[in-house]
Amino acid sequence: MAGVIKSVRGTRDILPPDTALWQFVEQASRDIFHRYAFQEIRTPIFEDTQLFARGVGEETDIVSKEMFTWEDRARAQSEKSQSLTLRPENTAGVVRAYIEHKMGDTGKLQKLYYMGPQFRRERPQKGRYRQFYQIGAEVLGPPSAGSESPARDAEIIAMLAHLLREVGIKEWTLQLNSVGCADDRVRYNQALREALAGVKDKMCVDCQRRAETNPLRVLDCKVPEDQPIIESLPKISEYLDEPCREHFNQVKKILNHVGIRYQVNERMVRGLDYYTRTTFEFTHGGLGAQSALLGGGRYDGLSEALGGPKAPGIGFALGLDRFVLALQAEETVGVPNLAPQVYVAPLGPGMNAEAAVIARDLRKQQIAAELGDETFRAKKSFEAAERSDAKFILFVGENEIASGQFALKNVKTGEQVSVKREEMVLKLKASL
RNA sequence: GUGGGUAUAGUUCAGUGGCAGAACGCCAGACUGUGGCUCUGGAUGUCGUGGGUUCGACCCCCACUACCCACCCCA
Repeated sequence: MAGVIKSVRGTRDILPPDTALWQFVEQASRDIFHRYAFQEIRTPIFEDTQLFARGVGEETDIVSKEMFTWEDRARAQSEKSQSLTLRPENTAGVVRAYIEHKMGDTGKLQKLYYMGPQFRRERPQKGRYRQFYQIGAEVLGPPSAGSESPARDAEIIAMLAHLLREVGIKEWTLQLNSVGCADDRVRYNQALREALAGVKDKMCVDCQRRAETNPLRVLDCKVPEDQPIIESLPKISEYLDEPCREHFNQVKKILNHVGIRYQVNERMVRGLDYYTRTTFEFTHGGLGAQSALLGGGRYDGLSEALGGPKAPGIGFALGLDRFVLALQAEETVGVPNLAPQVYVAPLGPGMNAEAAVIARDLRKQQIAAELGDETFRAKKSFEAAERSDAKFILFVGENEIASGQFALKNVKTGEQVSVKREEMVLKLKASL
């Protein structure tokens, strides 16, 4: 007998009753998305490695060191093997599908949502897994369809605030920024480098490194001593060109108008290369270091980077693992009760068959029924009923079958009524 | 990838270089078709895995793995 096989690093099983919470979030998300006219898209879990290299960015941590990539063997001598990768995020896949199916040629705005597992080879910790789950949505399309409009940015952010309210998460803050277009960022990076050259010696070792490798990351530093220096650095807002500045102003104006509170955080830098203009992040306390509950932004050049037509867009991804953690921290959520409504308890030899008929009829009438076993004695049936969280217990014994009168007992209160076979469903529905 | 911590029953956790423990939970009986209380009895287990030190290791040492926390990064 070999050893027990265990789940691998960074993966985990989601068990009941937690799965009920997951379904609750998934269902609430679908409901909201449909109200905002989004429809579901499902893309493959693995893709050509090049999709992520070009889409997410060769230099990002995700692509450079966190992807699960393998070489798929060639089918024939003449064929080359292909490098495949488990998707580390879903936006690139959605944009690829958009291009591949010429969805832009419909002339309409595409509003797509997805939910599913993503994979990054990171060191696991609270709220961070190697297989993790994201729910996300994307709005994209040809500029003629209005895809570039700040109205889209504001709409998607408003939708998220709506979703958070709907599921009962209250303790969030919205951070908003604009990282401008590609040219703006080049100029800003240059300015940062120059500004840091004089002061980086006074900063923490991490920042000294970042000043060389990725100056934007310096803005993210949390070391208290570095804060005055960071405050004195040039701001991204000073490097936005006029169209980007105006676009950002419009987004803020609409958000103000619909009453969504946000903090402009010029130090919020996001790690995917495709982001342009609006970026945002919803954070939640109680998530430890992984406070980012969901994040997103605009990606006006992504389609072209993947060889597609001009198709500006904006989207977000929500970390479902973290979202559920946040939900549990809020304590006030109304998770739907998935327990059976009635426990059907056969009593005595031959009663399994009778109970099966009754359970079948209840289930046909939309009543969730759990079924016991005729070898259980009455006491054990009660205990099983209580364990199943069923609200009622219904005994099926010889007496009941003979008389057509069934004892229906409220498990919690002990209150018991006698119901006729044909009144059972009505009675149950009335009291559930 | 880096640093710190943890790993003992189903769960939460004690524990000692010399027989493996508690609480809760679980099973059975007292109690043949009406539970929750009580009483009595029972089973909990490769002490994370693999090496080493030792007469003897759950305990000390080493390695590995997993989880937790933080860095990093991101959702």
